[in-house]
Amino acid sequence: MDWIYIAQLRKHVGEDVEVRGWLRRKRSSGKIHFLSLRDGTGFVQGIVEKSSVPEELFNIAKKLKMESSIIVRGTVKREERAPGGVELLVKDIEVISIPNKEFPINKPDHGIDFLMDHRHLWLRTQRQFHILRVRHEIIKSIREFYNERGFVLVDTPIFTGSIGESAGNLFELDYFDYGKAYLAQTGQLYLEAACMALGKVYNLGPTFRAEKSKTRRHLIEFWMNEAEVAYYQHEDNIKLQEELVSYVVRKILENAEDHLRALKRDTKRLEKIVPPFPRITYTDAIKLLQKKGFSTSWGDDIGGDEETAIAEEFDKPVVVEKYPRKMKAFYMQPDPENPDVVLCDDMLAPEGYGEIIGASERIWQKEVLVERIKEFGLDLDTYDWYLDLREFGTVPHSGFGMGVERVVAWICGLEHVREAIPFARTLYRIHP
RNA sequence: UCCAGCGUGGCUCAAUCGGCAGAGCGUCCGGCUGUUAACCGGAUGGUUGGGGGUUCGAGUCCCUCCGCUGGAGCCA
Repeated sequence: MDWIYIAQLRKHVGEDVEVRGWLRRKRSSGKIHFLSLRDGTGFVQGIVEKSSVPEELFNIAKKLKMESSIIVRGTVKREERAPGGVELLVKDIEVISIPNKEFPINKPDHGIDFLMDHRHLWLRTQRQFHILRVRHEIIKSIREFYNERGFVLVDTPIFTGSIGESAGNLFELDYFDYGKAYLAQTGQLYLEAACMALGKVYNLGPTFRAEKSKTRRHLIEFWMNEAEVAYYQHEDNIKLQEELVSYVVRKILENAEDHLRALKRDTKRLEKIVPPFPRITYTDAIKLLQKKGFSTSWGDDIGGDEETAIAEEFDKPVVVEKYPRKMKAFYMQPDPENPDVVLCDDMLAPEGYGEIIGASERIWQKEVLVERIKEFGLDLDTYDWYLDLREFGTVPHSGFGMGVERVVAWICGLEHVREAIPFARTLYRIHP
């Protein structure tokens, strides 16, 4: 008898198969047991009828508890009433293990503190299964997007020196007797180096921010995809971002629509995500906010509520570009038409999911960069290799970073990014 | 770090003005041949987050500590 994964059962109607998995729930009548089974690929119901199986098998089924690990053998039967279209008429159950304790997650309305404490078991529930499958598809499609376009994967280091956007938010650790090392909060500077060697490059990996942020959009450890392209300027950069985001959404609709439906995501809203995306300058965004009753003025940050207010004007992600120079990082290229703003953009996801991309054209002239480093009060010496990139064969280049969990949260319609990653590191929570 | 809220059986919550600590779910036992958060009957289950105080009497009021949640700042 062949071992078949539940996701493939529809191709085996009428056959006797073996399913290796777990019992996620059991409902019983006096003479029939309904075994809700999962095996990591999907869910199926096993039927054990007293009148058609040996008494011993019926009694084994009776003793099974939630999250018993079992190998079930039986006949695949088409069944219109079943959610997946098929059921398993059980002929044999091989018990691997029956827990002694009751499974703690046994109803739909546990509190978030309890669930996070039991994340290692929470992962087994249907909702988390669907979310993590979508996350997998999203990451897969991000890689596909770049690979199809001739980008080269460049893995940037996680241990770094102190350079980056802002040294205050870095996790610090001892690097033997060498001094301090820091966990990367971006791989951008390394990608800038790599794009001068390989043209079009990207990375995808974990980043760390030592910010005491406690909101639905923040994790301490989160995954970021960054891209950097030599000779790309502001417009090329925005176009690449639009293509990436719409590609990912399209691929998820193609490959993971079942999961989105199971998560009760309104996929109609995702079907609208095709380029071009609406654009607004920072300056116009401030005017829009003022018209909507915010007291924000030019030079102020655009906070969470303001982001949501801007995003709700559009049914696609909106590109907010050309922020004031003083608000943004030192390496961003000033706009030749208005040196008070820089050639950067943030992409805000619809439905209040906030910033999913931060991007800019980078300063490529050495003198300008040196000037900006000084202006920001940064230590020129720590930027020695970064300045080298402007010494040897410097060219205009641009790039961006996309927060994977925020994209997952948006596409899945989650209320909080902590469900968008297998084991979330949030403020003060590192176990399990 | 700051602001706000919450902490009561395994879980989610209730408890009137300060006056006998309760319900639903889970679990266990019994019943039921089509259940999808099954249903019906019964049983089990408590140092009300810790410490201190006020009071004849505190889950409830006060102080303090701890934990959690959301938000601000900052960011993807």
